Amino acid sequence: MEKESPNTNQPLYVISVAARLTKTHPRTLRIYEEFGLLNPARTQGNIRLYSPGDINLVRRIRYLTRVKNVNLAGVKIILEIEEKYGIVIVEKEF
DNA sequence: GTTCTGACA
DNA sequence: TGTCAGAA
Repeated sequence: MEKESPNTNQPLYVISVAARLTKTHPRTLRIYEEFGLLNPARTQGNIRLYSPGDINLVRRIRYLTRVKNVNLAGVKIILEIEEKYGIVIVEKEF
């Protein structure tokens, strides 16, 4: 069969681009990473590179925080549950 | 110009 | 969350 994840894991965007794509400030993206919500790849020079999958994840986080008023701790729990049980609690409904 | 980290209002 | 400083 076909590969399910094409380039969704390809690190492509630096933080400024990722910020524009998700309408988020670079600061916020860093905070997400500090919370363990995100793990973007790094270049040799330690520059963050966000993949399309990362971008999608950021949008889901924004949906939870902005629309559902969930704080980052709550988002973390939800994402952990998704991984643990292999389910999707948060769709990209925004 | 752009990114990184830590600190702070 | 946003802004600033100092360094790379």
